Amino acid sequence: MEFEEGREKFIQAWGTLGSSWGINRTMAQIQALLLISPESMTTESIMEELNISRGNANMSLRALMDWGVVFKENRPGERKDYFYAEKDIWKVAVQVTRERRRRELEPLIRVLGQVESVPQEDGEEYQEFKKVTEDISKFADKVDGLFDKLAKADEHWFVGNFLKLLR
Amino acid sequence: MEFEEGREKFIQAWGTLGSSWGINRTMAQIQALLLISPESMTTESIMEELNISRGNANMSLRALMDWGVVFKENRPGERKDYFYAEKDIWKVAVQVTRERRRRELEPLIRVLGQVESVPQEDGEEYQEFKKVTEDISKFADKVDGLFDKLAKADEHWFVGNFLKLLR
DNA sequence: AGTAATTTTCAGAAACTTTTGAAAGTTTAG
DNA sequence: CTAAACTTTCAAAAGTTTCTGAAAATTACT
Repeated sequence: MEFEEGREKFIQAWGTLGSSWGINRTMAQIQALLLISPESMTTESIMEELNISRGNANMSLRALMDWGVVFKENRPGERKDYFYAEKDIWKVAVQVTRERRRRELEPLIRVLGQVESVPQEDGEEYQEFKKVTEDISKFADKVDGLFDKLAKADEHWFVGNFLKLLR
Repeated sequence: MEFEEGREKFIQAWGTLGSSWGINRTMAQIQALLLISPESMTTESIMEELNISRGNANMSLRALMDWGVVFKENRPGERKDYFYAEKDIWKVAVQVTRERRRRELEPLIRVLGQVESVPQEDGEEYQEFKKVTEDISKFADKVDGLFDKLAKADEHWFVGNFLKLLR
């Protein structure tokens, strides 16, 4: 496989992964492009490289910055914005996980909290509802706590000790 | 909050969570409904409860069975199929994670493997590409291995010891 | 075999998401 | 202040996913 081909395959594959992770295809492709670019890039060059419109490039870049995985750089004496990606893949994973928790897990935990106030009632229907929502509540809290700890642990600890401990 | 209201809120919230987890809204709602139902349910009653078409119900139930989180039960002397959900939330999480790995992580790992064969070249572009794809490859393999171990660990071990170890 | 109950399929409709590109807005330098 | 450089917005178009409902297929009973 040639370099150019590999490059494109990687951008493509990352784009596909992204769309199943709450980051849409263009966003993920821009991220992939910035990940493998040794220099930060302008909106123009990103548009050109990926054949996307100015509007799309702008919107996706802002969303990526919002996710905290891409940053803007200002070069003194230059008007253009330059963009670069977080390249420490552990940090990217932590950041994406953090955002997903905020966007997805938290709303569920909120609803489960509200649901606790359902007054006691007789009947199997109620019993089962109570049991399942409580189980999920406990589990969600645990996962939530785990995210916190993981975000604080550093990669070395994670990949080294954790895997050993699980053996 | 009334029982009925809580019930609906829960189904709603689970549906929303589902759509960000690769399980679409209807699928997740059906799963929620089955989770809190003390008895297994027929296609008919699911359709009625959620106001969805027969086609949708049938398709979503099959997809849920495909994910391994909902099962079919055959009652002797009855023609209808009855459906019930896996209620152990730890098992559900393991199962969903396993499927997502298969559908999402594996294709990326495959591409990264192919990309390794890109012949060496001079230039920063190549260096950066190599470095990043190798980093991601290593990370993906580790996450992949972690999934395996997690699937084998049981919930008690997980919530008890693991959280303690992370302190 | 015939019939009724039930499940599956699938083409088109509806809903939702993403992308475009042109226009409006903002910033900076002279 | 003006103009050029650059960024942002937004309405409409394109693309994608999900859902419907009726027809076809399957099953199982008499």
